[in-house]
Amino acid sequence: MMSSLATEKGWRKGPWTGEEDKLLSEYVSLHGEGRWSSVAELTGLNRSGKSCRLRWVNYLRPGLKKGQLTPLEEGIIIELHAIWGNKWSTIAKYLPGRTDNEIKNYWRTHFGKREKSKHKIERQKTKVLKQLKQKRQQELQQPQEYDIKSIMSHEQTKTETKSFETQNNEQLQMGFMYPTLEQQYTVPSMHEGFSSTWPNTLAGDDSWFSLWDFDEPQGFSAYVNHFSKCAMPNQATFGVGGDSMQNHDKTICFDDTYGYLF
DNA sequence: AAAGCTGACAACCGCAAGATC
DNA sequence: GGATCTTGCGGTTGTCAGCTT
Repeated sequence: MMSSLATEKGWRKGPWTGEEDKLLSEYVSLHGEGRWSSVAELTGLNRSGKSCRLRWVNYLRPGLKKGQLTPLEEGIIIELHAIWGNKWSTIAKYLPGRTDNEIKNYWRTHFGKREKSKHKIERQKTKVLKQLKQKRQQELQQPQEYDIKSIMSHEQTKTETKSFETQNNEQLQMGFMYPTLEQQYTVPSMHEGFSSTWPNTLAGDDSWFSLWDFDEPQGFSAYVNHFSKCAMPNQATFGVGGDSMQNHDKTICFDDTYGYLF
């Protein structure tokens, strides 16, 4: 097994060097992700496959965001943790560029310490969510941040959204329905578990953001894009499911009462 | 200035599930 | 069908920089 092998081989441990990173990156660019156990053999790296995988996933993989989590991301983590608990990898799927390890570390640092009282933790969560709400209010007071094209696009889609809301009011009360018939997946936990606080502030640097994943039993994907240019801070265009993104643009509204209305 | 504390982050470990032989 | 291997996940620990006393 791996552990006994590791002992036999005497794998190197501890911080990775630049040279090791380079070797690993070269391996992945040549062979792709996976087959981690053969990395040592093919590159000369004295690291276990497990260690290589971890280094790649958490540090070297392209597209990873570095630096502090944004208030938006913090809000998402709080909301998703309320639903899934310590399912870090699941939560990470909804935070593009962030790893489960990063999220786990964040949670542990801010909320996970046993010595922290429940009251303190709740206060901290409230603080994060409050910051999000304040940000939204600031954005509402600065409509000039949003370009006219987007406002027009918003007006165009407003009617569509409204009619959908009326037609599907019953379903919306139960959960979140996908706009097309064949894809009307209900996400029961979303309505109940998500406060609508965090998406209201999605006007940051993110050009897109995946909300829910269709492949997941818990929900579906709504690839929300153009956040920085959406007509109102609480609304954005979105496409659905992978490559069909461009073909299914709709407007998603983040509503204080119902959550997300399509 | 030095010691202690804390937060952030990287990395390791054990375990479990799935894949392969 | 069972043994072995590989991969992924969550928990935990180690390290270091910045802050406080």
